[in-house]
Amino acid sequence: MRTKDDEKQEALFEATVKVVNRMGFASSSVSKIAKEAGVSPATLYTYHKNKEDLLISTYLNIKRKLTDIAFEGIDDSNPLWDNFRRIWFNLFRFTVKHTDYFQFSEQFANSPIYDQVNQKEIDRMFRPMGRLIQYGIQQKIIKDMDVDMISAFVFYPVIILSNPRLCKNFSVTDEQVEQSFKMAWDAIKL
Amino acid sequence: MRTKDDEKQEALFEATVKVVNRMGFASSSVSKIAKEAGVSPATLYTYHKNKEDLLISTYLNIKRKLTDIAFEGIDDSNPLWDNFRRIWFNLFRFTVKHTDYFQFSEQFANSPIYDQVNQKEIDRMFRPMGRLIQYGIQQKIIKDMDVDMISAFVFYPVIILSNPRLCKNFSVTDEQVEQSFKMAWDAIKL
Amino acid sequence: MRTKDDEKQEALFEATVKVVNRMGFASSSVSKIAKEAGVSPATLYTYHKNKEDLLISTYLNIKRKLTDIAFEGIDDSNPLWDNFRRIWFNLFRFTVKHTDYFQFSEQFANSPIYDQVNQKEIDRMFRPMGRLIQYGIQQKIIKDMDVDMISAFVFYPVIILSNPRLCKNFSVTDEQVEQSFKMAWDAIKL
Amino acid sequence: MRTKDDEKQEALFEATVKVVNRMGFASSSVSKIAKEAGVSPATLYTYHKNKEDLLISTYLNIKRKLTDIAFEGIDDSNPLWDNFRRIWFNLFRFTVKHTDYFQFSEQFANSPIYDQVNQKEIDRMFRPMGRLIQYGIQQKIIKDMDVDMISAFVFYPVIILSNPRLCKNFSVTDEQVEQSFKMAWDAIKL
DNA sequence: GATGAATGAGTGTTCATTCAT
DNA sequence: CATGAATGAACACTCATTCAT
Repeated sequence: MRTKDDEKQEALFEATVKVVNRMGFASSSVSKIAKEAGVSPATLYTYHKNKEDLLISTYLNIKRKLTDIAFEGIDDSNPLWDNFRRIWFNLFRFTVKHTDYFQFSEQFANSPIYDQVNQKEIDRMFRPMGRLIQYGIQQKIIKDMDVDMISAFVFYPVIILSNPRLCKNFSVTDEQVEQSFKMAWDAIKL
Repeated sequence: MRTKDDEKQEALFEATVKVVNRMGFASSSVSKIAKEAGVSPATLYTYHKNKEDLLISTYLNIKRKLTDIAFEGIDDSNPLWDNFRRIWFNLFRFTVKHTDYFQFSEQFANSPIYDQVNQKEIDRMFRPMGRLIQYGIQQKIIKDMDVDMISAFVFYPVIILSNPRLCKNFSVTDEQVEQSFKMAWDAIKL
Repeated sequence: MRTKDDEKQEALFEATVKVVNRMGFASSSVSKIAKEAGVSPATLYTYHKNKEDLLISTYLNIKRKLTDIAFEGIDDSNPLWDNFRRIWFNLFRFTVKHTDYFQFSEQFANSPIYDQVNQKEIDRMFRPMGRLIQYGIQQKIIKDMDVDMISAFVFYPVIILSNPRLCKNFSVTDEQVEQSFKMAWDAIKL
Repeated sequence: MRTKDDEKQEALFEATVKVVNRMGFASSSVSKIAKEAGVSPATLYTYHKNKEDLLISTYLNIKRKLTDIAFEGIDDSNPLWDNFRRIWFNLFRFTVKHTDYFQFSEQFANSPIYDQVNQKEIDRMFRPMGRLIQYGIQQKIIKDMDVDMISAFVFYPVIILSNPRLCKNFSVTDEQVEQSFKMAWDAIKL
């Protein structure tokens, strides 16, 4: 008996991202993705129940990679601002490096399939962020607001800025990035 | 492809938004849209060259409605903050009222078809905003940054917050909206 | 606008019967049926909602043709035996002439799709037979039994005998047919 | 294709019957049957050359079980009627007890694969019945007719009556069964 | 101008079967 | 001997678009 191949699994994830970005959500077909991954369409179905499952898994895979990196180097004994800044730059670096992941994610998150994603799993991944925010609010360092607003004003802009399709003028110079961070911090600081 | 009947034209736009939001970009078909609009698929083709054209037109239609409303009541003799605040609230009210338009727009803008949109036309629609920003920068009221960054930190958050799929917790109370505006202003003010 | 074509509809029925008999229920595909009927598989779907609908319609079509012929020449003023004999011979002639219809029907009726056939419609078609039976029972000419038993002992044998796959030896000579009728009658007469 | 494990072999037969009855011939797949039998699809192929072979074997298996039981208790020294009645009731009891076997058999026998069944083997199984008939004809107890007619008027009705899909009204009470037997006997007796 | 019928090309998915382990 | 992974070929069905009316 042959055994399932982790490389194939990963190839499928990468192929999904690539094809969705190249052709768009609407024109991405299972067979195109399979071809891109170098497997037969039928094989794809031994790794994923159906197309939806493939898309959702790919999305979660990205989120996991993102959160794995986002909270690297965070130390609760550091000042809030330091931790916050570190997370923000971690994210920024990741989104810039993997613009393809986020073009995929945006297309995915705006489609109705997104409703089927297990939100609890997402929430769990971002828990460290939640704790940080709450601590900042308690300490009266940042404004008292809910997590959605933080996302909207701090992290979504990162995604937008690093999307070359949407922000054709924005260039990732140190200066621009520092200014962006300042804007994010100004938005939430008390 | 002659536009004979404006009512049918508008019905097609509305149907497109409705179907895309209900089924997602991937599952939206010309015949479903035609049926939703109450016309034959063949008729649709007398109004639009093809499916792409229909989607792009629908997107531009939304952007036009948006910008028509955004700059209502703006008077260059008012203080910058007043004008800025008015635009922001105009937009907020519009996005909340027409969440369907923006779910469509987001799906559209993240797909490769978006590249075929005539950016100059979009830029022209948002020109008044550009002028306002430039004036604010000149007067040292707001930070010196390009338009992309304004969009990212001021207007995108509006779209995100008013998207019920993404922000399940955000509630549109006066207080929350005021706070959101404050965050937007804090982000850009010098 | 083109109009739906009754000839195509009929061609689809005939093709369905032919293909199912040639390949068997299990190997009959929509595309084979469409090709046999000389239309595109896509066209088939303007005439039938799906494969199931095509099969059920074909079955009902056969039953309708059968019952249209079965009760030809029946006159309530004739003796029961005469009417009964006429119906039996009508059926026999029809089944022998259209063995393909009944090979299809048997495959169909033994598959689970059969459960979805509207039994009331079938019952309605065979109502004249029901009345005849009831009259015969009342007049103490035939045994008192339910319709299922009549079917099983009188009409099913007709189908079996005229199925060349099952009855390789039975030859349709006048003598054999007369003897078969006698057996059917002996089975039910009091 | 070696028969190692008789239990697995029998499990495959039962699984085949079960799956074919549940899903119909058209939707029965090798892997579903394998799963139902609790083995891998690959294993199935060590017991049967291919799908066809599995189906044919299953059919023959049923026929063998049927004929093993049908002629139980037959004694050539008993009167013909006694033997005939005993066989008929043996069959009736078996078909009622194993309706699933006969739903399978009917689907099978009406499909073109049936043509590949070795008829000689079937004939051999039913030889005792043939001898009985011939004796009855010689003795002028039953009508002079070929075996197909006997099958059609005596044994097929049994299958039909005990098929709950086809005979929804027929109830297996002693009285109904006796009457059915009488009909069968009346059909063939001189 | 408006329509529903028509279709080649494509969709997502399952199939019977083989193969490496 | 037994297995689940692998696959080319086929499946039922829908697509965007055209065409005859």
